[in-house]
Amino acid sequence: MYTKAENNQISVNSLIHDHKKCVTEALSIAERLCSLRGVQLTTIRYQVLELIWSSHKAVKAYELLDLIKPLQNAAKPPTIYRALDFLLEQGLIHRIESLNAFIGCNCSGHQHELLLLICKQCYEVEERPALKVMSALTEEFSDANFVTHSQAIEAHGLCAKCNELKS
Amino acid sequence: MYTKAENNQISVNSLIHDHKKCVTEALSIAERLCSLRGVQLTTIRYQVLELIWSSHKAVKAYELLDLIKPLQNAAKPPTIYRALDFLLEQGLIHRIESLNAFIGCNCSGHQHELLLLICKQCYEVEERPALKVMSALTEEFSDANFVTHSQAIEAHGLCAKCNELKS
DNA sequence: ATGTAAATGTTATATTATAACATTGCAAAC
DNA sequence: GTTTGCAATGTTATAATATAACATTTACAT
Repeated sequence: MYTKAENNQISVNSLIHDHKKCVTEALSIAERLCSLRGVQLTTIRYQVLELIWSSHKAVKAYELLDLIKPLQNAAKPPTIYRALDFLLEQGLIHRIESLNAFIGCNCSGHQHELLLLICKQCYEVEERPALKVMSALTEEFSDANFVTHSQAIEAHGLCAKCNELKS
Repeated sequence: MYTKAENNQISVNSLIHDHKKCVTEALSIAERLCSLRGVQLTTIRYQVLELIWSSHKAVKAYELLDLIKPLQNAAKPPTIYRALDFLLEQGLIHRIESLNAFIGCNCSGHQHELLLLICKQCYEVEERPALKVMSALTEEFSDANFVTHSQAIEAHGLCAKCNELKS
């Protein structure tokens, strides 16, 4: 039986993938990447990243603040926002604009042009390369003389699981 | 010569289109649509819509509050947010999630699947049908078993004019 | 060991958004 | 034509999100 805390972390995705491995990989990639880049993945930054990866649901800054307080007594809003800024800069997380929330990014070191499928029911976010969408976007940008760099695109709806449960 | 106030309204787009006509049309479409739907485009709601249409730049809620105060002395945050909620529900405006701001929507009565090109320098927003992008998205959603309704997609970059000025 | 820049601590406050309840105004039913 | 009900607005208060500004500590290059 799960403890309450563990149970809270159970996500739709965690039922169909090895989430521990998922987190371990993400964290070790982050460490490697930061080391390569000569930037510091400090304890606080690591802990915030770990907390974000504890599920595939988008997490809010003040939720992270509550979660990190047991680990970092002095934590205050700037503690979290600074760590988030760093992680965003390094491409280790995404900011979900429409939720004011954050998720881990799988794409480190790869392309960052991703489609984010955001479930408006469970707040899980799925990253998809969506190559056709991205190439159509590139073409459209060019037609519009709009200049942009790789970026994530957000789409909102119901994920497969939530949609099944509904019916 | 432009007065200062008028000059502030001058946008990149306004240099190449008849903005007055643009606004008049948007407002009359809004009136027609609301009347057809049996919903009330009240004075406050109309004024907010008009203020939003005063440029093609995304406008923030508290900016609108300042702008409407001369017209509505009693205006307070809920005054604006309620009008915005109404206009969003009726599809008369878009909310730009990444800016916490709003722009008029041209698509009333037509499809609402649009690509929004958001200039991060001047905050102008261009709506484009971007049919190829939308059909690629539909396909991707279907592959992912993701269920979604028509929605706007946001992209960030530099508009043609800002990009020219830069170089 | 020491100077420097980056990171973190700390206080305060800005910005964005909504809850909750009171009042007004308008229109349908009587 | 009044009553009644509901939508809209007024009003107060506060919640939620985010950053500014300055002090202190830490890491580490010299």
